[in-house]
Amino acid sequence: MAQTPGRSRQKRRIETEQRLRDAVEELICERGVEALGVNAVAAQAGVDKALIYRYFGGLPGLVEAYAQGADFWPTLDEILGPDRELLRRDDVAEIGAEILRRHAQALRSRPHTLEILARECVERGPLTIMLEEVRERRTEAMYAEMAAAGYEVSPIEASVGALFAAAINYLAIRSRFIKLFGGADLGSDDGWDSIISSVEAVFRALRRP
Amino acid sequence: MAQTPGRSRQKRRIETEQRLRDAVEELICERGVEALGVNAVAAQAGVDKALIYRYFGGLPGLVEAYAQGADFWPTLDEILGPDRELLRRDDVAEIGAEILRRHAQALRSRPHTLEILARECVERGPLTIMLEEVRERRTEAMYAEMAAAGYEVSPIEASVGALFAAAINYLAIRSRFIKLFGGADLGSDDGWDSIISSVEAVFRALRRP
DNA sequence: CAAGAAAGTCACCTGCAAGTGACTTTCTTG
DNA sequence: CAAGAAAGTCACTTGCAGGTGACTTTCTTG
Repeated sequence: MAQTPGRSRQKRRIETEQRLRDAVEELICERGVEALGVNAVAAQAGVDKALIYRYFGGLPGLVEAYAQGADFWPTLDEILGPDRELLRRDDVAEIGAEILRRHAQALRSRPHTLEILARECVERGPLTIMLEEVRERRTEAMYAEMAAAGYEVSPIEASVGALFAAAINYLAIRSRFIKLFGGADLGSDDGWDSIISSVEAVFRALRRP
Repeated sequence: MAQTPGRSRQKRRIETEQRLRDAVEELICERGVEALGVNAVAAQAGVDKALIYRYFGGLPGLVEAYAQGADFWPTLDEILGPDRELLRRDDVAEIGAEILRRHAQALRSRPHTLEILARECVERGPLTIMLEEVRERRTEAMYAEMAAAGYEVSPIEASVGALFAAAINYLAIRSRFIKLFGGADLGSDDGWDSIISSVEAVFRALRRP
């Protein structure tokens, strides 16, 4: 039996393509980006590798197709709340810290993003470029929202915030291999809370005249 | 002609081993850790790959031998000064910032360390383990020196310092692929100075009651 | 100086991932 | 319902990296 009949031809084609795209993410999460290969993806999808060439022109094409549809980066809703409740608080230090807390949380819940973020440290390929683009768009949108809400952020605060974001990216990446960092437990929510409370202390200190 | 005569047998053997070890670092700097392979290293050293197996038992052995001798991490002299001049200043915020500035500078001047630091984000192998160990030892020694010099660092300051160190590691790694980060030019000393001045501002703010 | 050991060379085997062309099966449509 | 096109399968080639055994050359030493 060469195939399972029952659905229309077009339906099956679409399903097969979808299974291949899904296999990409599964493989990234289970075995890392470096395991991505024509053979591995095809096996994961339970499909012949020749179809990768026929449908997507090759692995790069498939990866690109996957990247288009994946949710790599936290949305604004995820960071600011669907109704932007975060932007209605008065304590600016708290807002900054809370944004970073949610950012960390969002990263930790996306193994595939973490994997590609880590990959960014080591190479520049189609996947990492895609991640960069999405991130850039979201960051811009974020600044726009904050400006629209009337918050003024000093240059120092912006710079320090960016530094903390870099630190969080790094720690999230490293948390896959190490448990402790500077006394904080990177494997638990409590550990991350303690990191964020340091961040908040800094924002508070910067606001004092 | 099978070999160049002239030196004693033992000398030649030692030279060949040295050329292989050197080739490891050259390859890391020129083409990255992932280019490390028996064929590539042998070619880089201008030597037959069979010798890697004869002399080191294989690539892992050679890499280990290389790692033992490499200077992966800044020494205390490099960070605190040969005579510990840094520890004699009075402004604690300045000391903290200066330590981080020199740390960044030291990283940026060691392409092989940067390469392996990046690799740490993605895998845990013999090289990355070696880097971890060296770093751990140096960090401990550093704390010991500061304690001996009578500096008291609050938990918040320690935690924030660690966060900034994480940020610097990340930015140093990323500087190989991106030029700009949050308005700072990661390719120039000026860019790094502006980052460090933000760090110093934070340390200062934390010292204010 | 002769013999053996060590340095270095070379050809070859293995295994795996990428890629391709021709085959079979099944759906659609005139 | 017949014919062609599309879905899916399979066997094969290629290329490259790792690894090894046997060879040649040269140094050392009794």
